[in-house]
Amino acid sequence: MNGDSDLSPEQYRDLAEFRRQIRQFLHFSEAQAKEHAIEPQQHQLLLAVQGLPDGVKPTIREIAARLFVQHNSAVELVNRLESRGAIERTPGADDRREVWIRLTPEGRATLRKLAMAHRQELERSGPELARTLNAVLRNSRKAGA
Amino acid sequence: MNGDSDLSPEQYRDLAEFRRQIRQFLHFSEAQAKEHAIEPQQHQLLLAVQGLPDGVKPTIREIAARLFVQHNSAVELVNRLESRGAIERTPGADDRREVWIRLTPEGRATLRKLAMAHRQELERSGPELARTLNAVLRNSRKAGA
DNA sequence: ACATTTATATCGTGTTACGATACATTTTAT
DNA sequence: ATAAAATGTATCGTAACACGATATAAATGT
Repeated sequence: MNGDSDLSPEQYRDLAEFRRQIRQFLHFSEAQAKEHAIEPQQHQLLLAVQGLPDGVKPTIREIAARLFVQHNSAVELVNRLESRGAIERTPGADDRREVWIRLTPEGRATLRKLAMAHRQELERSGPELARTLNAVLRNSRKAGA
Repeated sequence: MNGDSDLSPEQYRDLAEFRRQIRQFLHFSEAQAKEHAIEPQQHQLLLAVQGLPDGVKPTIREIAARLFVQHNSAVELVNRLESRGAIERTPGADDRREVWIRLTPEGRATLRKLAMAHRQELERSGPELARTLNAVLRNSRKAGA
């Protein structure tokens, strides 16, 4: 755990392999999204809204925080999703500055197909990803070597 | 495992949480890269080269495959990294069409700092990511509900 | 009532990945 | 040995995307 020590070649390989597997998953995800005629980020937004924990309001700002993007980027995504018919905007009931996002039946159908494909892909690639992550963490602890 | 069945709300939440954690990690990674005055994708390329398995040639094409980008995108990344002084191009010894990529001492120093920061972040967030991934896989198997 | 804060929206800009294309080197077919 | 095909890298123009700056609207505090 010495801040000056370098990592071993094995540690670089583990990190690189971890990132490669993440990229592979994201690459799969982007390809799937495009096959279903939707942009990857738009898919992310649909999933983020549908998978919101109970009691969390589906506002633009909330979604932006969960996507780790600026709020104006989330607005743009919502614009494109709305014109596609995948979501609907509703003014907030309590606070009329807010805009609540809801998936339309079409949006839900698209997301359902994508979610099932992703679940299947994770069944395939998930265990290996978990192993690689464990390798990174394992080597982490015996660092300074 | 019925292909027509929808996912349960819990499964959507697990998937959404998994993606959120991946985005969080990538967000951290991008912020770190920029703090070290390098673009995120350039960092990825450095790690991919340094973490190459033994016996794999560090050519443009190989790197492009590992980054899941087109070869011309890799060429552009290499251009920018070269002008930054982080890598060097060397014509292939056997096949002079190839270009081999090597990290300069500056490139290695930058990567070293980033790799250590990432290792530390994964120590913090990795276990939770592993748990969430397991939740997705667990729920995967008892699907059709 | 008025200033401040909060939430969403719009506009202009820079970066990046991509497709199409070009060029050089190696391999294959004749 | 030479032409044709294949392979590896490079360049150029284009489109998508996120961001900063700015604007508008509603709520809150004094």
